[in-house]
Amino acid sequence: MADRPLTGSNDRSFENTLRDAIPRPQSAGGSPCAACPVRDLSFCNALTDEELDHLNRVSSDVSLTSGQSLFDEGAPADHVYNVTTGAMKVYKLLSDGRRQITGFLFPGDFLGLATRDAYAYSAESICSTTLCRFNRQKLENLLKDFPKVERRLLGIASDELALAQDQMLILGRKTAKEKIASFLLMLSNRAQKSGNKSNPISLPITRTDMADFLGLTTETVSRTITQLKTSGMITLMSGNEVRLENRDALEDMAEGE
Amino acid sequence: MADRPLTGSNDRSFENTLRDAIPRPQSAGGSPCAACPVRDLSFCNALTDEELDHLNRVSSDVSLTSGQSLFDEGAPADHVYNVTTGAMKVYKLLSDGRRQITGFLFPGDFLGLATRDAYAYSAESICSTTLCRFNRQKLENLLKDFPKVERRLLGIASDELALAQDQMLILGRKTAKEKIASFLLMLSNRAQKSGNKSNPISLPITRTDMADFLGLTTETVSRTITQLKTSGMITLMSGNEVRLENRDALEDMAEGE
DNA sequence: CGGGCTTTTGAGGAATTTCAACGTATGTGG
DNA sequence: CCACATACGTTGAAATTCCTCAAAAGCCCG
Repeated sequence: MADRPLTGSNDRSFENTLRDAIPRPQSAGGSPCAACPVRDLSFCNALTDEELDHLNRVSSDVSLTSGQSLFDEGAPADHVYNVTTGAMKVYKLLSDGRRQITGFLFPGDFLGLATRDAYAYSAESICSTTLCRFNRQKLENLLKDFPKVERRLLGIASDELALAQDQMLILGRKTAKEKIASFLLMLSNRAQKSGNKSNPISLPITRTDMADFLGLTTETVSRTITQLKTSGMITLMSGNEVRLENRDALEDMAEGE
Repeated sequence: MADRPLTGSNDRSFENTLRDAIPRPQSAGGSPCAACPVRDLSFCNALTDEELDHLNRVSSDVSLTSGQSLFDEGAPADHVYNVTTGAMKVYKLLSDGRRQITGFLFPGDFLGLATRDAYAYSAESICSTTLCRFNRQKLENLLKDFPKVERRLLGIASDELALAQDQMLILGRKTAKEKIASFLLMLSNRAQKSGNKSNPISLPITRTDMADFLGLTTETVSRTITQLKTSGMITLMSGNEVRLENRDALEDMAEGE
């Protein structure tokens, strides 16, 4: 914990300067959005190819190396983002450095929804990541013409809300073992939903980040994973992959049965 | 804990039969919605008096006594609601009866947002409560004509999401004392936002419900409140009221400072 | 006034954290 | 190519917070 900045959670005002932001070609024969790899996963899929071009005009690309900050809690919320490749974590800090990761974001996930003019959390990449960046103001103007995007965003927000409620159940009422089991299953389900293989799951997340997501310490996470491994529920493989050996049993464990 | 139903959390299918549902007079000279006490707090305030009449046509009133269930997790999500008076709790259950309350709802709060066709949580009144009930399907049809309501709902969902993230920080990373302090402040802020007095706050919530909201046991809640009382931070008054004696100190405590 | 419910208080125990040390991987520079 | 630095992961032992079990006290309402 001592290796984390002891910065207060609300007094910072950082948004990545985004020197890497790459403006998009303007309708140079077919919007780049039309060929976006995560188009079907993200809110953009509410639009037709033609309409998509309007979106393209207010967006640019951002590249982050692993561990780079995108913005900090409290900074003016000038942009929203869509993850295209890689993965992000979003988190909140207490003044003494305690951290709660409130979510991990994968390709297609939306980032930066906020009603206030400041971000309610910080966002940082957990591996090499690219995002699609929208100017909030311009996007909002666009939304007025495309209510179906707004509807899609409402659906996304509702889904996120449901996830958040699941997470509250995990944080408030589950044991360490149940938390880890729930987490592995969540990753597996999520991989499946975005069209990746759901069983040997890739785990590009450090023990520390898992701990901060599940309300545990790294030591407890490590011990618990060892336990799961020893009892034959999972197998740790090379390349940060985890094989779920008995999905049903893991599901029972996650629900405390 | 033994006094709670040991019902699984996903296999129930209850929505209050609502014999008490009172259909609204149909534009009998001025929509009842126009005179709604929580109109300014709820999503309805996106509409003009005239437009409000459309909303009135798809809504009815529901009355609940204290402790009555409105719907259970897993039931078909046929309605959404607005709290008009009283208060509700929403929660999720584990199969062994462990419970996580994910939120308390007060007048003006919106209830039932879901993308799936089943409720993701159960809802129950914590005191005598009335709600405004909308048929989901009819409301959604209406939304197509009133995108500004959809925008308002998106704003509401975003606010709820921010609250949920605060709650995750509380559940995952705060101590018992910090949790209680955060909770009291949250109630106070909320009361203020809906135009009630923010200092001697009314606490219509049992120790058990507080515990299930904060990821603690009733005993720990009781002990911690006693501690706060003894140290002069709060005073327990008659009628379930709590006076915050030193708001600043309480805020510091809530943030772990 | 008595019964049922919620709240408080106490004592002991358990899960998890803390502190500390060691092991493992990865990359850098000599 | 190897030594070294650095980050991450594992393991152990002690400490602590919070939970569990138990009982008494307070409160509300018929």
